[in-house]
Amino acid sequence: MLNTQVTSKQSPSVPTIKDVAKAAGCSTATVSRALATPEKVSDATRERVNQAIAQVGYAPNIAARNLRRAESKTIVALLPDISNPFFSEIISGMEDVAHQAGYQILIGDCEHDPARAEAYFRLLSTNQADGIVLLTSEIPKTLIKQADGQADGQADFPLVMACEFFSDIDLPLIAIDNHQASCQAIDYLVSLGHQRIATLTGPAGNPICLERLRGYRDTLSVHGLIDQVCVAEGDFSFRSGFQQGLALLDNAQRPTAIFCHSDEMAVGVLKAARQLDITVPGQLSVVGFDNIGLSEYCDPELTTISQPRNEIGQQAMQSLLHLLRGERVIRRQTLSSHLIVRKSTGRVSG
Amino acid sequence: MLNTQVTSKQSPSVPTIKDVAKAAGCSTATVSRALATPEKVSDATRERVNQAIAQVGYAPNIAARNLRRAESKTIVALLPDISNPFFSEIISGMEDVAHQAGYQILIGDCEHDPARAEAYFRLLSTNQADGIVLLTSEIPKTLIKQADGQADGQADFPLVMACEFFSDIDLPLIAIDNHQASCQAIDYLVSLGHQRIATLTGPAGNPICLERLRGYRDTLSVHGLIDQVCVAEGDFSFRSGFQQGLALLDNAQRPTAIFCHSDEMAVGVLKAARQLDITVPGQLSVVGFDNIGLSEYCDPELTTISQPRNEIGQQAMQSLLHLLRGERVIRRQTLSSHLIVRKSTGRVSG
DNA sequence: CTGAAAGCGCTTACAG
DNA sequence: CTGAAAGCGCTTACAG
Repeated sequence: MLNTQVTSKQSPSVPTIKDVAKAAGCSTATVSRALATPEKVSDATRERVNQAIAQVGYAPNIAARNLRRAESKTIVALLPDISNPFFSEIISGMEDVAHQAGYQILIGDCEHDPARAEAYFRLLSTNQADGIVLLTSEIPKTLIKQADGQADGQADFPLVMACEFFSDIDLPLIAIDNHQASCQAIDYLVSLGHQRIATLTGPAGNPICLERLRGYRDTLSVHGLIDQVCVAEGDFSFRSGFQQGLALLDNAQRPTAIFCHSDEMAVGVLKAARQLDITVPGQLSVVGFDNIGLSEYCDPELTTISQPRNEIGQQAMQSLLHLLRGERVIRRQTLSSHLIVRKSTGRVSG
Repeated sequence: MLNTQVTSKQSPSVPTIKDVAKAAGCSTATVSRALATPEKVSDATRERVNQAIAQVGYAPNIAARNLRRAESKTIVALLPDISNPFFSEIISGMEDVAHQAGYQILIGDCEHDPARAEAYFRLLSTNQADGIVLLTSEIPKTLIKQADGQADGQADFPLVMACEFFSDIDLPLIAIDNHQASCQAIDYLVSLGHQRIATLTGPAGNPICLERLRGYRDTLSVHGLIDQVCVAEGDFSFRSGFQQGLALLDNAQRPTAIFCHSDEMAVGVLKAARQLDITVPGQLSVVGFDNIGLSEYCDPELTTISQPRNEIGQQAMQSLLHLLRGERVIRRQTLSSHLIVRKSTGRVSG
C-alpha cells in the first residue's frame, strides 16, 4: 500500500471526523450532519456525537471543509494604509458582525501599491476569500471591472464599498453624505464670521474629497463668497497638513479658517500655525474630519466631523453577507455624520 | 453516477490543474511538479506546462494545496489593540518578510478580551494558521502552556514574541532592552537637573513596564534620588495619560518631569499640564515612548524613545519562519532603541 | 434517520 | 523524467 500520508508535526495526531465517528459508533456522514444540520439527526445520536467530540477533543479541519464547500469564510478588508487610526474602529465593527456569522477578516493593507491591491483581489478567484469590503478608491479600476465581468450580474459580485467610492462604478456603498458634512462645516465657519475660508483636501481626484470640495464651493457660493475659494491638496497625513498649512498661512492674504479633510492634516496645520505665531482659534480657525482619538487631545482640541465608524463597519459587513447569500442589497446606505465643536474654531477676529 | 459537485458561482468554472494537464498533454502530477519542483521536469515539458497555465488562466486552489500539505501559509499577528498606531509599522515589517516567503498575515485584534486570544490560538490546532507572532502579554498563559505541551520541545512550537514578553515563560523574543531604554531617559532628565521625576507606566504587571520601572528605580538610585520615586499607572491611552497626569500634577509637590510608557499617554499628560497652566518644558518635562508619527506634531514636540519597529517586525517573522522549517532560533534578539530629544524636555526651572 | 461512496483540487511515494 | 493512484478531511446526493 502506498504511504502518501503527510507526517503531522504533533505526536498524538489531531483527531479527525473519523475518530469521532468511531467513538460515537456511527458514520462520518452522521457526525458531519450532527454538526452542520443537527435537526436531521436523532436526539440520541446527536447526544452521542457531541460526547464523542468532547471525548476525543475534535475540532473540524476548516481547510477541508472550505475546500469541499468551495468557500473560505474569509472576508478581505482592503485599506489604503493601516497606520491611519481612522480605520481601526471600522474594522472592529466589521469583526463583530463577521465573527458572529462565522467569518474571519483578513486585513489587506495596500500601502498605496496597486500590486498589493491586485494580490488581494486574486484571493477571490483562488477561493481564499469570499468577499471584499473596499475602503479605498486608490486601486486600479480594472480589478473591479474584471471581477465584475465574471459575475452573472452586478449585484452578485461580493464586493461592498465603505466610506470611499468610485465616481464611475456603481457598487453597494455604506458611507456618510460627504457633500452635506462639508456644507455643515463651512456653514458653521461662515456663521462665525469667516469669509476667507480655505480647504485642504485629500489626494486630487479622490471622489469623497471631490464631494467635500463641492460642498465647500456650494456653501461659499450660497453666501456670496465664491471668489474666496482657496484649495490646497494634501494626502491626509500630518506631514502634508503641516506643509500645506505653511504654504496657505505664510501669506499676507492668508485665510482665517481652514477646513481639512482629515484630523491628522488639521493637526499638521496647527503645527504650521504655531511655527508662524498664528494663534488658534484667535487668528485662525481649523476644522478636521473623522474625529479620531487624537482630536480631543491636541492643542487646541479639534472641531471636527464625526463619522459613525463602528456602524459603517457593521453595515458594510452585513451587506456583504447578504450579497454572499445571494440576496439583494441596498445600493446606497447613508449614515449620518455630525459636527463636533471644540476649541479650534472661534469668531473671526478684527 | 453520483453528482456531489458543488455548483460554482462563476459561470465559466475556475480552471483546475486538470485543465492545465489536458491543455499541456501531460498528467496532473507533472503539472504539479512543474510548479513545485521545476527542476524535476524536463525543459520541454516545463515550457508546455507554463504555456498551458497561461492559456487556460490557471491559478492554484490554495485551500486544496494547504489541505494536502497540512499547512495554511498563514501567520497570526496577535495584538492587544489594533487602534494603537505603534503596531502598524511592525506589521509592515512582518508583511514584507512573510509575503516574500509565500505567507500571509492574519491580524488578530484581541481587544483585551481573552476569548478572542483563545479563538486565534485555536487556529493553530485546526490548521488554519501555521504560527503566531505574539505582540501582547495580555493573554491567558494557559494558552501557551497547552500549546507548548503539544509540541515535542519548546523550540518546536511556532510562536515568537515581539516587543512584549512573559516573565515566567521562555519564548523566542525580539525586542529592545526596555531597562536600558528607561535608564537612558531618566539619565537624560537627571542631566537636565530634574530630581522629582515621576513615571507613568502601562498596566500593572506588564513585564515590559516592570523592566522600564526597574530602569527608572535603578537610575534614580544611582543618582541618590531613590526617595523621589513616584509611580502612576495608566493603560497606554490618551485618556489615562490625561487622568493620571492631572493626579500627578495637581499637587504642590508635583514632579518636574514625567517619563511615560507611551507617546499617547505623554500627549495626555501635555493636555493635563495645559489645563493646570503648567508650561512644558518650562515647568514640566515630558518624555514619551515609541516615537509614533504624532510625536513630531503635538505641542510641544515630544522627546521620546524610538524603537526600530519595522526591523522588529522583520526579525520576528524571520525567526518564526526558521521555527517553521524546524531550525533552531536565537532565543533573544535585542535591537537597539534610542532617545530622540525634541522640545518637551528642558532644564529644570528655578 | 443513517451509511456507503464520490468528490472538492491538490501532492507525492512508488514504479517504471 | 513521467503517470497512475492514493489520500488530505471534509460534505452531501442518493438509496435505504
